[in-house]
Amino acid sequence: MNFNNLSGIVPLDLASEILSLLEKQTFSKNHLLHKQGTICNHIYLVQKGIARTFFYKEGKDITVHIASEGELITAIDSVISLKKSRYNVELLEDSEILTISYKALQSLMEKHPEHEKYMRLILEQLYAEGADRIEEFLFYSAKERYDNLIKKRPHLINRVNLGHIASYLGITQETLSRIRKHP
Amino acid sequence: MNFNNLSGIVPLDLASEILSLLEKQTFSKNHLLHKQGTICNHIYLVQKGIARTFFYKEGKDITVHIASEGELITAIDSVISLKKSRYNVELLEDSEILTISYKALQSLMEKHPEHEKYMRLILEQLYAEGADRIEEFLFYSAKERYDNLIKKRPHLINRVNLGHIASYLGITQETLSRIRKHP
DNA sequence: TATACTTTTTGACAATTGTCAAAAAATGAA
DNA sequence: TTCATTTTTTGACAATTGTCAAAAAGTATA
Repeated sequence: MNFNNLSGIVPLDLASEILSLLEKQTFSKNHLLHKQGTICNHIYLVQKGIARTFFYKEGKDITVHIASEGELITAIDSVISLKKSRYNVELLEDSEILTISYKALQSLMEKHPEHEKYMRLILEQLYAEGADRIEEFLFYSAKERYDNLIKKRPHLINRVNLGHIASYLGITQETLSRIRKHP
Repeated sequence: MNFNNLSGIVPLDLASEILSLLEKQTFSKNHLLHKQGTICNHIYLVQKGIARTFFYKEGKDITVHIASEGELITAIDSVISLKKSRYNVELLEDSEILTISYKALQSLMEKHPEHEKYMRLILEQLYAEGADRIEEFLFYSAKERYDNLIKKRPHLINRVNLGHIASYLGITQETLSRIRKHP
């Protein structure tokens, strides 16, 4: 789901209200937008650059989510539940990030319930995207998942380390390297 | 997410309005609530019994979602997008199902925007559940996924065919049978 | 109970993916 | 450019999971 053009989703007058809550910041590569073990209060919109959510399993670093221009990223295991997060959110390039406090978004919806509808529409899309990703694991082999990723998000291939892409697809870097060799 | 007790989520006065939209029906085992190739207009709440969403990949039947008492099920690839669905929704037992038209739900929200908030809260939960399921594939082996399922939803084990559980976990029935033998 | 049908298990083997170590290639900074 | 560092590839081998066919176990119904 691409949020670069909110006007496709949210009416203009409401969009400007949301935009007033956004804080634009520039960070350099490797900066952590969010650190594991803390509660995550924010949602990040990548305006320029690229970010990933990852965490450690048995010492290994596993990428859960990747967001590039126009996409959202946050520690999803914390921002709704308000539990401490197991995730880190890291920038893979120097990036421009719009930050929104989830609390501020909730207050906005309290005050102006007409925003609720657009939050729902966004969540519907995100939910459907999640369902698609689950399907990938159910129906496709490692090679097919990689091919599908290239088709859907070709810009990631040259901007994200192979190891991150591999763990995002649920395989090892070595396997992905071999998959790539035999097209 | 369990919807048997809506009162935990939705205030009572609104819950009753939603309940008035629900149509209760009894179906027997193997009935298809939804057939692939058609647009899905409904969301189903399983009150008694058990249902699964599945579809065919290369002749093989793959289970995408399983819902038992208090859980929702629908053809998620269709009900939001209004595209023709690839999914079937099938009952695995004689069941009591509450059916709600998604259009009716949308009209209700148009008329009474105070419902939007609860739809959003529900979607937030569903989204977080989807994220959990994706994690399962990223971090856990077949055996671990099965152990996690037993822990989270033990009641499914004796009510759903091994083959359905296996494809839901992304493995073959033979592999699951062997996993079960070596605890 | 006997029979037909469905579901689960097992065996033999193949294919896929993982692990560990090291080499090669690419990248970045001095 | 050179050197150090990071990333990607490769090799040898192991572990996991899949495939196909058949047997065994379980279930439903006459």
